[in-house]
Amino acid sequence: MRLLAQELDTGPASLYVYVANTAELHAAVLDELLGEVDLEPAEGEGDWRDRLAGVLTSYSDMLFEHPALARSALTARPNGEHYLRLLERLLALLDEGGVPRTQAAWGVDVLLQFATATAAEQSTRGQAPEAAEEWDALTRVIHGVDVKSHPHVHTLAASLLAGSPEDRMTWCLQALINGIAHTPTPTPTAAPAPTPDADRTDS
Amino acid sequence: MRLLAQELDTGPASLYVYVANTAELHAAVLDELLGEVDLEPAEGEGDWRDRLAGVLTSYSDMLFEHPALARSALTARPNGEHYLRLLERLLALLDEGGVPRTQAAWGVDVLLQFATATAAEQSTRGQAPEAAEEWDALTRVIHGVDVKSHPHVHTLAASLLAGSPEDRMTWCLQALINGIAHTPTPTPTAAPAPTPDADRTDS
DNA sequence: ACCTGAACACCGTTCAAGT
DNA sequence: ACCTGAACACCGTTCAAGT
Repeated sequence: MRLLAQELDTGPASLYVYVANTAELHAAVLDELLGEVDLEPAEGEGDWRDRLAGVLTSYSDMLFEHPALARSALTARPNGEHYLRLLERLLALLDEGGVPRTQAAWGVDVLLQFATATAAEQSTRGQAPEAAEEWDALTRVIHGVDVKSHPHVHTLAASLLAGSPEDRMTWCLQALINGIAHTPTPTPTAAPAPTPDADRTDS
Repeated sequence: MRLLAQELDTGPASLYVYVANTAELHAAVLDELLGEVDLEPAEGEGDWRDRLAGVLTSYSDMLFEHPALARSALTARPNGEHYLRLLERLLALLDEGGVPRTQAAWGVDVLLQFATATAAEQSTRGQAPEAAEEWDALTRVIHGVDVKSHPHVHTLAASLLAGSPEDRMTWCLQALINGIAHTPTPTPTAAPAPTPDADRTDS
């Protein structure tokens, strides 16, 4: 607030004529930046999954460049014009993939939450200089874990720490999309355990 | 810091003898609270998926009661004793379900990230009094969206807003687990597109 | 009616000075 | 050597007073 006011050559109080608080300001700026998200990413010829992943990557790249905003995007859900455009595009891609409607509706939330959380996580780490040191500490702890008490952690030590952020991001998005596409939402009526994939429209 | 110092009847400066900064303090408190997570949730007779979901729900419930901590847990990854215990338990459950090792190793991160992000999101909303008002605004926007420009959002309006936080949480966890179990990690060697499910040990 | 200087009530962190 | 009072450099938000 104070920084923005300074940029605008005025006192911070003046901003409160236009926004109620910091959360509202963040939401407005976020929606503005949402306009920069690439809804038709380069690999236009790819699978609908790849294009979906591309849109979400573009979204998270945008947040990555604005760490403070990424953090507040997790709590302050926007509802502006550009947000709706993004939502529409994500739903259209899921529909193109034949993902059942109710699963797509709940799925977009997880997809956006994942992209947002990842951006918040990594961009904050990128900011702090002690990030590398912290990662070193985790590496040592994981590799030095006792075999008897933590057999799985010990065995998987290398895998747990493996992969570039990009590779992990790509895999996570695929896993997320697959999970959304293959997990039926509960039926509104209190019916007993529904047949898996009962309401899928496509496979 | 100041609040804690007050609780301890001293000045904030004294805390810096024991911790380097707020992030380190949060990490220490978080690991302590991780000790409260129920690793053998009630439904001990359920599917491995249900037990996995149970552990993660217990984790997110704990964070839900400590909103400030939930927010910092997203960035400050702990590496203490209780964190390792939790990691070990999650890996054991995934192994029990026959999830391939490399997928399990990357999967635990997403699972914990999802639970953390959800807790941070909802507990912050629970704190702020304007949360309900904000949700009302989103509801109006979604229901009032133009059919021509946003056909999918319009059609799915009800579904987008449907479901209790608990139902959504449960479904999301299932989707996540399914996705992790069915999405092969990239092979380290630069091989061409691997056969789907190539390295699954179970189905 | 619209805007804002100055103040209020907070933060985390540092460091010189004490014991 | 260990601890801490006081200060530094910030925040977001409010409101009485100005134009």
